[in-house]
Amino acid sequence: MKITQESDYALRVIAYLSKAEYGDIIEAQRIAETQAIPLRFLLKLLRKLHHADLLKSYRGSHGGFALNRLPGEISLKDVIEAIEGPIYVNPCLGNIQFCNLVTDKTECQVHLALSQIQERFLRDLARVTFADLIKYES
Amino acid sequence: MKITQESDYALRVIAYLSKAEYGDIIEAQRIAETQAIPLRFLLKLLRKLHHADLLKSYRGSHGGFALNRLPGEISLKDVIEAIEGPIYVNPCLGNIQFCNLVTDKTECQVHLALSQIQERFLRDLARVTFADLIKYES
DNA sequence: ACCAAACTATACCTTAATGGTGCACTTTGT
DNA sequence: ACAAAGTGCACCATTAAGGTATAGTTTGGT
Repeated sequence: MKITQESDYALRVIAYLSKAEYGDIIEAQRIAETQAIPLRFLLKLLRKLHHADLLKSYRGSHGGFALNRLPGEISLKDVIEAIEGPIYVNPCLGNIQFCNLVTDKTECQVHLALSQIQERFLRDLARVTFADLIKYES
Repeated sequence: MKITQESDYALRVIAYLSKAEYGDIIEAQRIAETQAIPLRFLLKLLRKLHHADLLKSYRGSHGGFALNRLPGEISLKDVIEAIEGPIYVNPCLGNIQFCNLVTDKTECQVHLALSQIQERFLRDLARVTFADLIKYES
């Protein structure tokens, strides 16, 4: 019941980029060094964020990455889901086929209780943006 | 970002026992069959619930398991934590040593934001008991 | 006293997910 | 043309999760 280390990295990457001037292009090398993330692993992670349209990527020399939206337009949920895919507290919440209930799967009480809690959790994650996150920093 | 299948099994086991008469002793075999859980795996899981004082266990012939508290006194959180240990959305919330932040770990904004969301999530999980869960069942 | 039916404990195995690397390739500025 | 960036895919190593095996203990019934 926790986010992966890769997601944690990703959150810090976006936080880091959020502190730069909007539009600034920063190369992976520099992110890797300041955030202490293995470069190759970081590149893969950055690609996921790019595919999720959270980042712009620039190839060739003087290439790098920049935010594709303002920090206030990117939530914790956006980043975690870009890395891990949709968040489901219980597998059966994604696909009822995974429900372990033997009998009538449409009336699974475990399923129902967890789904309500999950909804609130996702709303909370979606409500916090990187503008919120960085506004207390020096 | 999801609970394990073992936790899911455990929730269904407690839900199942909650529907029995309070004090009834039910053998693992029967739980395994009705809930479609491999017996050996179930026994291990039941022991965890026993060690967490959620269940009473009876050995010898006519042995089995029974709830050690009323359904209303057992929450989703109790069960999940009995199986998985304390829930931390981000590893660094359990032990700051795991914080990936390079510089001042006491001022990690990712950490702070997630910890507030986690608190609410845990409160939600702790608020739902198995009395709530089973009251809509036939 | 003995046996069978239950749980206990620990160790082990198998598979999948996670974290991380390597290599060949493409793009772009100078 | 070439070096400095990112791309894409394949691969490897470690860990965690799900599940199984084996030997032992407790208890009720004969």
